[in-house]
Amino acid sequence: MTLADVARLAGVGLGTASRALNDAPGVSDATRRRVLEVAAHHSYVVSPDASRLAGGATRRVAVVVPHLSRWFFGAMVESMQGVFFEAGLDVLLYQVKDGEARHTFFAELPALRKVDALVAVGLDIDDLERKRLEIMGVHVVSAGGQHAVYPHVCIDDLEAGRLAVDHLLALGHRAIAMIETDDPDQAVHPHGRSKAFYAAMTRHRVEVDPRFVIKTSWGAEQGADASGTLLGYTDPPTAIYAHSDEVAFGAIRTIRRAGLRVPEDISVVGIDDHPVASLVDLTTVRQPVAGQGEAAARMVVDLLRGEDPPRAVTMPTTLIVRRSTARPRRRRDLSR
Amino acid sequence: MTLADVARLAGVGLGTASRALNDAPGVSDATRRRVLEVAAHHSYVVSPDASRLAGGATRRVAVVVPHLSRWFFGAMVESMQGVFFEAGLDVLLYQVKDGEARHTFFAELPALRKVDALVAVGLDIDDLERKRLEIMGVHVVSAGGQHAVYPHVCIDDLEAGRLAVDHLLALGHRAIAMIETDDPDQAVHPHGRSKAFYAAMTRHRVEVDPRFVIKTSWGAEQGADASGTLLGYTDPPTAIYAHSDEVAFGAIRTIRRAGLRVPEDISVVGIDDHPVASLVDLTTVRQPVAGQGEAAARMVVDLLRGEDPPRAVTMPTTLIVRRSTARPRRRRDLSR
DNA sequence: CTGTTAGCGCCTTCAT
DNA sequence: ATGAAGGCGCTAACAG
Repeated sequence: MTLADVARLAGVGLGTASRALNDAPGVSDATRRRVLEVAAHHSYVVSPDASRLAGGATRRVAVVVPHLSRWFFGAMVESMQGVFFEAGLDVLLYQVKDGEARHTFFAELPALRKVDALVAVGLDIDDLERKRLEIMGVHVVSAGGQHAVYPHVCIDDLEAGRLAVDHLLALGHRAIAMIETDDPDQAVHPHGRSKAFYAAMTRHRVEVDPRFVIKTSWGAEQGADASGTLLGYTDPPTAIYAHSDEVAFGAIRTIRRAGLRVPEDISVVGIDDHPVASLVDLTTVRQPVAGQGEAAARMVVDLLRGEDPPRAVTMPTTLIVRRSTARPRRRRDLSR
Repeated sequence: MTLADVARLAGVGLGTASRALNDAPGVSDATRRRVLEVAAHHSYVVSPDASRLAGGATRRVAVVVPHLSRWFFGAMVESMQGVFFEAGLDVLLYQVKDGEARHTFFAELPALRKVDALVAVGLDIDDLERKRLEIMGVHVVSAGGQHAVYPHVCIDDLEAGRLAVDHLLALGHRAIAMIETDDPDQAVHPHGRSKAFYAAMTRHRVEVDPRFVIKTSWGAEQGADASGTLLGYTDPPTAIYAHSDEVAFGAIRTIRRAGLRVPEDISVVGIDDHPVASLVDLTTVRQPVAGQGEAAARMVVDLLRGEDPPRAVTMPTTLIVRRSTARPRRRRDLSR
């Protein structure tokens, strides 16, 4: 079944049929209806390939993610998919899970000539990669990461971190540890979350104990290990600030396994508001994940329509206080 | 940059260039090398659209999922993506999150003419939908669900359930509750996990208390609510068998909030081995998620190559004993 | 408002 | 082993 068939069956010419199917102007309502009816009746859909070849757009957008099994990315992609689907855009999924995949992706540009736009989810793009991307000649939007050069939607990591650390400080904690996540050559580095820590501590005139800052790669197990180190000190921190909820989950497990209680002995705060956070009563800073995905997808849709959307959208974050944080019991500052 | 350009630059004809790029026979090694070199040098890739139009395959496969923000589905898609990418196949992602989306999908078949194959992840496909799918005329494979008509890869739910319930029974539990998940009109219904419960109980000659079987939709909150009901009884169960880890997480929270302990007061077992399971020390039945995804993707690749892969693959499940299960303290059977 | 005509970039016979 | 020619299904100009 081709356009020609539909045109014949509807008793119109090729051009008219094409226009009718494409919502293009210049077709009477009656004619359009008839064409659409025939098409629907035969489950006909325009061949995107031929359409594209003849000068149209691909009606496809590439979504590039470092992970999919992590909640953040899955939720992001899920929300984008919805917007794209409504707009009649297909999504071509690409995963760049590690440095090698990343290299391959930018070297070979598998999405070349296959899409009208590309959205990078939680990915830092360096100058070299940007250069490569340019030869694709398509719109690029970043979601969950900031890029001076590309339109993007993200949260303010500085603000998110501030909310978390200020909360701890307000509760009276002074011996606060930070578990930084720093995925080498991978996803976006939320440096802001680290900066926020130092800034907040400084603002409250609390000195940062360098032993209390542990850098690790992302993951619950990593969080567990890191807090193991923290608990090993003769004077462990009274609170832990983790860059992400998953890391915080790991920290909580370690604390509990050590026979200590959260928050009585140690408070823990994360960032994200992962669905499991409410289940383990984790205090955290919520970021609107679906919201970011939708906003990014809308940006793409607008761009494709020729409108020009805001170049940057920053979504708000909120402190969600649950039961993993409380006033410190052992006021460490009293013993000084 | 088109094939013609590459051909010219390489000093060969169109046909030769095409054959060289497609690994087709009938080109001398030297010539092929030269063409490939020129192509690489100019970041040229064959236009899939034109290629397809000229009679080739789309080199695209549709992946249809009900969710992406749930770990199971994200992990599944992630693993499939890897296999497809290696095989040079692009993934077109479709989400059918609810009944309406599902209806739309099968009514409009947005993937029509866009892919060479379709893999349904965790989706039941009824006869009507199958009929619709037929008009796509492509290979269909099911992952994480059983389908008499389609090649599929899945686990044995009966076995998984048996492992979980037998574990509880072996520990001495008799007052065992089951939280069934039954997502209406949505993903695959793991009826086997329910059947396994009744079968195991019967095998051990334990009568099932109908109040102890609660049907709910999937989700941690639902699991929390369900166990709330369970705890409300004057004689609550000593163990809970949940159809999935997320549900079990909810159950654990409710139990803890009620001031009871896991496993001392109530044991909890789930199914899946969600990454968080190890963090909350949940005993569960592990299913190889990535393994299923890879197997399903390989099936598709084989099918596309004209080989015919096994029509059904069942992956093994394993009981992972952690600290959410223990012998019952209050031996309820003693009080009888 | 509608029918007609050129390609779009490529693969696939056919010759050579 | 290679070059030339036709056509895949469609859209974007054109005419009418």
